[in-house]
Amino acid sequence: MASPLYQVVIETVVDRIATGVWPPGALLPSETQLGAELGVSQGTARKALMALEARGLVQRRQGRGTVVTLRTPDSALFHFFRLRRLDGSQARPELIREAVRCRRARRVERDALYGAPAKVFEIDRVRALDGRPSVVETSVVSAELFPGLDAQAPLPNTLYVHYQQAYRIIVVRADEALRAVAADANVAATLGRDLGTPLLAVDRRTIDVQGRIVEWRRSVCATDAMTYQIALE
Amino acid sequence: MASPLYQVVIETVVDRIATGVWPPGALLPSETQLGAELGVSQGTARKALMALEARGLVQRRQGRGTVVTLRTPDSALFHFFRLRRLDGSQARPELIREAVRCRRARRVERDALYGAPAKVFEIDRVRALDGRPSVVETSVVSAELFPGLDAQAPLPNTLYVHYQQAYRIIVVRADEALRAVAADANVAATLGRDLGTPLLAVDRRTIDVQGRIVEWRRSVCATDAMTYQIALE
DNA sequence: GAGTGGTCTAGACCACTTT
DNA sequence: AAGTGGTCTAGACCACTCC
Repeated sequence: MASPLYQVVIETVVDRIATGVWPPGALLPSETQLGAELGVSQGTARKALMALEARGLVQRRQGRGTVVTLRTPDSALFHFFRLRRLDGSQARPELIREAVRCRRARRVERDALYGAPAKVFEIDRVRALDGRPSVVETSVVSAELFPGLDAQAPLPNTLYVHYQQAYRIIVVRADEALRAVAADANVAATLGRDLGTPLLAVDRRTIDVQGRIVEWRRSVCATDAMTYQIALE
Repeated sequence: MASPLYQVVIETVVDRIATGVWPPGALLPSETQLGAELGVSQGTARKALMALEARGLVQRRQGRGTVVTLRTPDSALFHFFRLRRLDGSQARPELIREAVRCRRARRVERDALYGAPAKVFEIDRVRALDGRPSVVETSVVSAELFPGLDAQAPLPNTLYVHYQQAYRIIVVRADEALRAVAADANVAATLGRDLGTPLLAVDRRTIDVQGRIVEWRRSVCATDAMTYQIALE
């Protein structure tokens, strides 16, 4: 046997989700129906669906059925935005400035982004926590993958919801590298901090359901009133 | 039904691992034997064991059996030490200084640590990457939970392996909060950086298989040659 | 009431490891 | 050769959701 049947089922379902046959929010066929269609037993279809639920791609509820995960502002925040206030409550810094422009891709961007795009959109945003500017965020995406993105301003608070709704690009993962950096003159002015203030820099590569790097993002956060929280297990 | 049978099996196995009936490295009974002993089918025992494998508490191999996960320096590093060099390779900063002392617990430590200990051990360590001091690390553990820890210096590079071997405390999880801070005079001197250099501060609560907070740790890392890498998914 | 996923069982065969 | 986990099937009953 080349690969287990449930693997084949998983790949089939992922493919259908990725190509929009079953868009986010869609109700999948039942275990029995899916198994019958693909020529496997209900138990094997079940195993595949449970694996997909573990990966966060679908959600299952007894009596209701299996639904393709719909990225909402809340779920996107919960999964991909790990900043918390010092008391542990979810921080939801509001957008206070935004600029989108199209430009030629830099070398590193071409190398990192899917499709090695010649042109990219750069989205520059500033966020404030409780009225105080606290995050400077630069996102870079392929202009080929996101046609017309610059014409859609103002963009919603959470970009990943927009990627899904407007471009059928389903973000499932982000790889991040964190460092501490000193505020340069530009950032210090934007955030209203002193020059040289320690800031948390987060370099992110955003990966969609097909495994493509669809976004490169750099966030610089003031951590005087927030921390970046994660669980290792 | 109060709780599913496989849940009961999971709890039974976790309990036996936690109490040392099956210590790390031990070979568990086969699915069939375990099911027979606990009065469930082989399939139900299997489901429990697979869940435990997903949690990282056991490892299964075809033909070999199911083994309680043994924390090795490598696995501990991989799971709980996320620093990488800028090129992405695993950084393994070597220990260059260590001090262990016993003292009264501070208020926050009593509140956070399991058992609200009156006395704690504080382990202060300095690590160097490629010969250059880069991490200052302070671990605090209950003196009741880790009797005689101060007499065991020098401690091994990875504390979690020692917790497991000497105290049967099995670390399975760590909750972390990250911030950027400025180097104070003390740390700056220790790490050979300028005063005010941005450093990555990691506050960690270490949790064992029984869900107890067994360690409170604060690491301060120079991120000029390392980054802290994680995946969100 | 019909349909869904959630739990549980029993049995079959295969691939792998160890002796 | 014996024993293990890995895959797959078929069928049963329960709990939940929706009409």
